[in-house]
Amino acid sequence: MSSTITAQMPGEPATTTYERSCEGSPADSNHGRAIRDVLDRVGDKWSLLVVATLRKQRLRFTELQRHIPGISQRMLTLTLRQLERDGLITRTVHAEVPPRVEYELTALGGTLIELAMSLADWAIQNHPRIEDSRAAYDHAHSN
Amino acid sequence: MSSTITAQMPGEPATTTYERSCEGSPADSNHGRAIRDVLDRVGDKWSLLVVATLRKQRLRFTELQRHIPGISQRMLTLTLRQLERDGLITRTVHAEVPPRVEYELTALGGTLIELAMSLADWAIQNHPRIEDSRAAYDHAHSN
DNA sequence: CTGAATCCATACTGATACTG
DNA sequence: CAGTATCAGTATGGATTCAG
Repeated sequence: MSSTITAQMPGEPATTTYERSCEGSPADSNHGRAIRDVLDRVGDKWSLLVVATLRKQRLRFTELQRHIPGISQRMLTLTLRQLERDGLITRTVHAEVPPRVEYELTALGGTLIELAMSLADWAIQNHPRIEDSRAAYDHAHSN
Repeated sequence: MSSTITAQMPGEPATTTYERSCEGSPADSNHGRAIRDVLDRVGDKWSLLVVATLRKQRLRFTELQRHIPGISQRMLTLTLRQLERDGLITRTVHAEVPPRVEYELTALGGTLIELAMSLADWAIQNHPRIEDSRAAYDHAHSN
């Protein structure tokens, strides 16, 4: 059952939220939803970065913030909650004072970051080509 | 030079647009920028879907629109322009009347979609786990 | 047929201030 | 320390209309 994004993928058009299932054969269920869900998580501004940062080490809130320059407290919190909800990281609160909260990658999160790494490799290797292409395009359309 | 998203990735914080380079060692250049660029393209709502649709076939504008239910004329146009600019697809206009424009994947686009496919596979295989995790999380936090 | 231009609703993100 | 709450700017996507 090796993938097939092709054309049945649309999360949803009219309804702003992706709810209705794509009416393919009853068996193929809604792969589009699955893909969209993962993309929404991977594609946002900080999730992948947080997961990558947690790849090797278990870290607490403030440590994460230091490791990820530019992230706001708010966005770090929101991102962590999402990742936790999706089962990609775990959040453990130690009953101390002052409070200590540590975040750690789950096994699921671990498999995802491996994939993401290969995407990162692709990005790094091919970015020059993309940059060149953009320059050429912009030049041709500058008029 | 196998990747390392870790912590130096931030596109940019304060400046709304990702312009300033991350001042790492002069050699490692801005991998963060590369990764962010690719993610911005891959993560948006339609790009990956368009690329996937073009994977096997060369298609014209209207055909693409039919293959991708829910996409608006505007978003199809914008998405195609971006992909063309990045060198992931080519756009060829046939001097006929009525006009015929065909879009085709480039070699670069071809390598990207292969990666995207494995991500899609991951999404399909692990989505049940994510769904379960979400249900559990929502249940635990419903109060 | 293949778009470009305009307008509008919403979603995402960041800055800031406050709390157990 | 580790958040929450509120507010505001920007970006994104869709609907509609017009054009070569």
